[in-house]
Amino acid sequence: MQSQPLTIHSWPRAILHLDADAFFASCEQAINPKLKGKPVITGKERGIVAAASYEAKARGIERGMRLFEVKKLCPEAIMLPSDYETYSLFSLRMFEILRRFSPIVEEYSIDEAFVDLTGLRRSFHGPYGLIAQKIQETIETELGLSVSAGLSLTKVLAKIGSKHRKPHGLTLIPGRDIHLHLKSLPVEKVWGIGPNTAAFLNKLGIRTALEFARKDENFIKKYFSKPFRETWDELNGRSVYPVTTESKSDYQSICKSKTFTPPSADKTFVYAQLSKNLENACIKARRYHLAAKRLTLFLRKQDFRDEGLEIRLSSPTAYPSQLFDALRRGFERVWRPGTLYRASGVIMAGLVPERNVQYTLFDNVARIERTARVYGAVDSLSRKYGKHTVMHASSLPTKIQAQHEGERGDTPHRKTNLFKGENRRQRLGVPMMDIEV
DNA sequence: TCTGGGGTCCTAGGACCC
DNA sequence: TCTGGGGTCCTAGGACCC
Repeated sequence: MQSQPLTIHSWPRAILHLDADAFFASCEQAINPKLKGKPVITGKERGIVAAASYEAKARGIERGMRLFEVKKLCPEAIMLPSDYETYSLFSLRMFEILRRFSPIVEEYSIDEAFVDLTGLRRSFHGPYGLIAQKIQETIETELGLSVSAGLSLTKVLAKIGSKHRKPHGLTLIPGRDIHLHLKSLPVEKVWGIGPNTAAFLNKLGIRTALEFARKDENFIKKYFSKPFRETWDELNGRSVYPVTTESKSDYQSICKSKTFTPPSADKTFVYAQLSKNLENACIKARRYHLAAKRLTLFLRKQDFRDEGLEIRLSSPTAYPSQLFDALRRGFERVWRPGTLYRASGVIMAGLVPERNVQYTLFDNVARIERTARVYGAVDSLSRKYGKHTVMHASSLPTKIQAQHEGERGDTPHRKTNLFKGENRRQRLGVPMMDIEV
């Protein structure tokens, strides 16, 4: 690609995508200057590389790699457990910086954001490319993090731009250059096109993003559903995905699951894990003032197949004490003695706002209100002294196990991480069970 | 790419109601 | 007693994202 001019005319929209480089590892280097310039990796607690600094990548270390391979490849590598609390703080500060430049900032993930710069050239006395540069510089000087950026007419194109050159790249894709960037880009590299659709496109003889973009509307309508028609529009520079500023306040479902190493056939232990997943899911639901109408539990076997059960609740709730009985009964149905399980999990779905929860004639209102008060107290203790200060007795065996392993083991990890690997979650026909709670 | 722990949206089909 | 056609809600399942 030839060098890019920073001045570009005719931008119907100017959308910037920012992607922090080796985010977790860079945060570690930013808070501990001794780590700068050294091969740093995070993910120690799971035994695989979650993020690798560029110094580590230069030694051939890749995401997903096993720790023993890392040791072979690069014995001096510094391996750290992931510290999500810290990364979340860096993330927050990065978003704050972005909002100094434009009010329209989308917090897309812990280390990515979209910013709508449309119309801001005048107030910054400079072209969009310069605003983007200024943003990169500010993040670097204030946070010590390097970010890569892409600027274009749509979100899909901006994403292609930010991936184009890393680390610390800035790629502008003005309308007249779109074809140059799509020409040699395999379709599966486009945001929104996964392995399945890529295979289908290949079968139709389409291999590059440009070949896809150049197909006419009739062809697209004939073969593709809405999400892919939108991707097609975006690739052609027609913006259909707005940069959305609302922060997450609502959920369709809440899922908590955890892999245990090594896999286990110990019924008490596996149930304790499940029980704790349920507590975590309920804590999150209560934080957002939501109650679930359905609860799914699943056990993942060593072959990565899940077996589970969906429970329809007679009234929505986010209180473990109202769910343990159902969980136990469901667990008894799913559990197979002698089977080694590698993970368990829980999904709360059919979420409704807490105040919409209707009591029926038969509910014991006094008891429900007492439950609410107890959990209100539990939640405030947790906020003060850390999660799981108070936990249900059925979840205790997880603590005991963690002590055995002589590690913190138990740290509940939040939200996002940054893996791009395939994940195939086979949900093998989950049977349904109705339970009165 | 043998494997985290989270999420989202879309579509089709059936139930139910007028 | 015979008959449209529509609308809405819900669910299952697929595909995708970081």
